Amino acid sequence: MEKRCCGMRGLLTFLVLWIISRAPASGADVAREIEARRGKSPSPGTLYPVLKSLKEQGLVELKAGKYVLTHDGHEELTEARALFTAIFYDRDEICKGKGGAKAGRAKSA
Amino acid sequence: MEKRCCGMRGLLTFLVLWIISRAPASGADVAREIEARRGKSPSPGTLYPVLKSLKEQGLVELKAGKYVLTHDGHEELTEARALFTAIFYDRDEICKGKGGAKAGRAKSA
DNA sequence: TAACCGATATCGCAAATCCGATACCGACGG
DNA sequence: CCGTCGGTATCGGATTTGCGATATCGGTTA
Repeated sequence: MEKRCCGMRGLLTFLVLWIISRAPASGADVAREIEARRGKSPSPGTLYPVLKSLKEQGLVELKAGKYVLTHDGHEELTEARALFTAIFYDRDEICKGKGGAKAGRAKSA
Repeated sequence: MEKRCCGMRGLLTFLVLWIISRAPASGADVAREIEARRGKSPSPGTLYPVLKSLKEQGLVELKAGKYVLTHDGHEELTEARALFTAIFYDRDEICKGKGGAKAGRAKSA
């Protein structure tokens, strides 16, 4: 039962939005991308509800069998990235990179 | 209401571990750090159970009223960082939007 | 001593997150 | 025509996550 202390749970939606923003992708494409990054593919029962939710929120759109970000989707992603950056402004240390980066102040909407 | 699509949920434990690794901190210290990063402080009912769980897993230890990482804690953090990095290997793009994706300013959503 | 205050800690509850199983559909081969 | 296969999608349930309210404890002040 390995109670993983930091399973990175709750980032799936963010990750999906991020992946789609990089290139139009079908559900299966997204699944493959996630598997490549995280090591294992999410269940259909996990991925598709996320996609559906995103679509219902008007954040993504289905075009020619591929999901693409809408205007609102880009905005949402921008805000999410701001929060992400605010929380991990010292991400350089987290990733063992060299220091020196400074984070801008993030405002909350 | 406002079903935040990417609330960064599930990162609290990781964040707590990360904060403690940077400097010994009391529960209140951790709460203040999180508030500074995320904008709002977690409830006591959220933070202390996390601290307790971490302690029970032998990841952190209470020393002179301050929590500090144990050996296992450092190891766990190292693994978590590895996963974090693997998932967001293109974090530079996430944080800076390199490639000219400097979409307009944030709007009041 | 009593009242107060911040920090610490626990309890039950609501919501989110994720997964396994299952079903549907179009394309393909036997 | 029928079985198979990959992609899409839904349902129900189990686990995790976070919060509000509450209780305790040590130190300070009146």
